[in-house]
Amino acid sequence: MTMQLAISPALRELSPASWAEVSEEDGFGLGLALHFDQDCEIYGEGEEALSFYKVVSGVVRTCKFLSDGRRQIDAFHVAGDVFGIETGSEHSLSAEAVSDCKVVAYRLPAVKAVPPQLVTELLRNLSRAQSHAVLLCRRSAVEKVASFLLDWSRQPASGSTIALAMTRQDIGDYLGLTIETVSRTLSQLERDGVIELPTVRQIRIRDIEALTELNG
Amino acid sequence: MTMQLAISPALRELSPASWAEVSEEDGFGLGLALHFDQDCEIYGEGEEALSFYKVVSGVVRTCKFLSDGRRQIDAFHVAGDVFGIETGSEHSLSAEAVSDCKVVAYRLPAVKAVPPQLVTELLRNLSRAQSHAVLLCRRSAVEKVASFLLDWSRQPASGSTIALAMTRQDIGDYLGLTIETVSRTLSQLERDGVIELPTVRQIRIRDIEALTELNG
DNA sequence: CGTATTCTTGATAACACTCAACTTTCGTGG
DNA sequence: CCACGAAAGTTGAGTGTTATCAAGAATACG
Repeated sequence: MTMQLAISPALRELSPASWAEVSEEDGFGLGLALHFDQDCEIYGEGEEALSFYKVVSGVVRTCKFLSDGRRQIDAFHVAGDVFGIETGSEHSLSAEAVSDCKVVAYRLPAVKAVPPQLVTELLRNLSRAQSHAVLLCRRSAVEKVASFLLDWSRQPASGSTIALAMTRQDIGDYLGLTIETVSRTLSQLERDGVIELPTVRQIRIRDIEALTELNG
Repeated sequence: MTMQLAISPALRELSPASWAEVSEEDGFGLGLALHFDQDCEIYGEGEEALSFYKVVSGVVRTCKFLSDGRRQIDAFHVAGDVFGIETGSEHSLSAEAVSDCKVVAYRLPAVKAVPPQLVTELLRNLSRAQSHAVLLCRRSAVEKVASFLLDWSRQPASGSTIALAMTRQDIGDYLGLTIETVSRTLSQLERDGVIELPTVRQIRIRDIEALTELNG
């Protein structure tokens, strides 16, 4: 079996990713299993879009960098999520590994031959982007943080304790807040008995109703 | 030729929309030409999604209503834009006529049979939603308004004068600002000589570079 | 164990929201 | 066509939330 897949620029150059062929079949054809270390770039904004990706394990962020250095995180992707499906021939976002993670890369099909499963994923991403826009319009920081926590609490295997893969900076860039405001808001929620912060990267939800209330 | 198309709830009931069959062929199959008066609902959030739509003339807004009464405008759609393609069986947004407008309704295809052209439109909407999220993350009001104006100045047939179809409230709900802030920001831009406001609904761009600068 | 990074907390200031009054525009009917 | 009332838009004053700047605490890592 020859290597038919397009290799992303990140892989062509000296890269922290290791790879191995796989013949996984979930409707997307042959996939290439990849591993990325924490904070590695999977692809960059403006790069030629040859592949799209599915997360196997870990967390991936897709984001944009503004001219003044600010970073806007578009979405966090977890196991099962598809990312990197783009409009034109270029990636309109960058993708980076929030934690060490495994992803599978698939050759981007011609628009004419988009499999139904991929259309479903496309619709899911559209829906998520719209929800994110609603989230960003929420004026208060507490509303944003509450919404973020509820989103992550729905993650399977989290129970009432959320294991955050990302930093406060990541959360801030996702919610359109500064790290200070994120930190302050979390502290305030803890003081109010809504959450507990056993460690920096663990959040235990104590009063999900209060959180839901804040979410609206 | 029998009427095969699903009729939206808005049409089944007493509605301000008039309709006529058409056999337009742009890859979406048979379409139903509709007219909506200003401020009429085309479909509501939560309604069964039977059709998707393409704008022929006028402007359509897709939006969500939050529990506290706030309204979040997801996007403005102009001639050629497709809207109403949804994830599940329900519309996740409402669609309303910003101005009197003509749209064509198409039967929503099964996910298995999404035509290539529709996939393209889907990707375009995804890209727009992501750009909108970036816009909302911009902290300052001037940046948001500048970005909004530049978007609309790209509309064909606008020249340097933008004919706004929407109210200040619409703009505010799109940018995540109050009407007062939108109004004040526009006034300030006029004082700075960046734009001119011949009438309330007309904006003439005098210094597009300054605007681009503000946009980043 | 020491250093670098990340996170928290505090003080201050800026920006946008709120409330309120006023002006302009629009639509309707006399 | 004008007059009126309603709706939309503008402007002002005051307040509140969040960003900014700065310092200190906790955590991670070699």
